[in-house]
Amino acid sequence: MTDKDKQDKQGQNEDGVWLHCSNTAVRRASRHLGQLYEDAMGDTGLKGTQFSLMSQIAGSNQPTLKNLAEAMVMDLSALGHTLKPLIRDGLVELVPDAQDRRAKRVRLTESGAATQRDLTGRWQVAQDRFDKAFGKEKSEELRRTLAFISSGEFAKAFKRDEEA
Amino acid sequence: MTDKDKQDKQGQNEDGVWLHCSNTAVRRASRHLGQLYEDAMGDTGLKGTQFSLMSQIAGSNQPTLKNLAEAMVMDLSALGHTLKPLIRDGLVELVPDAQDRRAKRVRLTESGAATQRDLTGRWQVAQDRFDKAFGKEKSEELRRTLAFISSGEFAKAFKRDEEA
DNA sequence: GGAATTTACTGGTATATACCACTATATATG
DNA sequence: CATATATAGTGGTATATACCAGTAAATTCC
Repeated sequence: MTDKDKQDKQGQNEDGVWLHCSNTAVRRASRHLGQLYEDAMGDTGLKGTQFSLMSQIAGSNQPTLKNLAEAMVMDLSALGHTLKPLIRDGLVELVPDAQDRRAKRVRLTESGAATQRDLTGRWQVAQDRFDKAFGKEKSEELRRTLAFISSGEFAKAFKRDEEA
Repeated sequence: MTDKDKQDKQGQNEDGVWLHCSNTAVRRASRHLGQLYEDAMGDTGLKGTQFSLMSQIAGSNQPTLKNLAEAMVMDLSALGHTLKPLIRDGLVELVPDAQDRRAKRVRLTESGAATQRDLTGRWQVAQDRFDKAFGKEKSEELRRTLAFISSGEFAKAFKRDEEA
């Protein structure tokens, strides 16, 4: 019996889980990984999302909020809200751009950079566990797949519903 | 040049996006799909998540909150909070279990069931777009992959770090 | 059968995330 | 140059989601 055959007319598998929606599938996985990575990150007080964000900032060249939102595939205002606790805790700071007075650039404070480096070790443990549980090759392929789904190119293909 | 070669020492690709973390990759994709599906769902006032939840309820046999939380891979208390707007709007109701007085069973109201049926059409449009943009076969495989990552079996493998 | 433990849920608090309306600045256009 | 438009951020509100601490009901264990 194939996996497909395990699904009934309602689109549920033998455990009664609704499986047909790609969006739902990604969100479910996201909740699960959130929990698993969080566990591994432990007692640092920071969430996986915050570490992601800080790592993206660390590897970028003082991005504007707009730049950062695009890199994270995140709504600009959502990013603003998400940054607040990090700014409050002195890990991140916003500096007005010299040229464009509308823009603000995001950077880690010294403390933020140190924290990000520390957390990288913790994160690597979780990441290694993921790679071991899922297979290193398959992990890399999955990340490429997900990066494609996160891309503007995919959005364009998704929205191009003209041709049958 | 392979995709792998496009990444520098910081783990970022040519767009400056931090790509190494599987958790981050899933969350980015989840944000993107959230936006794309939401668009297609349009003006019904309901979110994709709410539709997922209602579809899971529709296909289950009056699950308890616990059952439902497990099916959604969601924290029980998070589920409780997420259900509140749906209950407030009369789409979902909770009925105490006859046998176990601790437990509450979740079901759609008539109005909720009707709404869920209506939304299924909207959802199918988004889903078809996804399948077209990504490939139907690959979509199904991706959903199976994500279901595995969402499973207890995966959690067990992830946590089993004893053996090298 | 009564105490200890486990299970199911609730409420509080905090972050994550989106959309909308608004402000300020920059750019384009006549 | 003055106005029209586009861009970058902010603040409000609503949902999404997690963890923790508490309550109440069921189960286990003397």
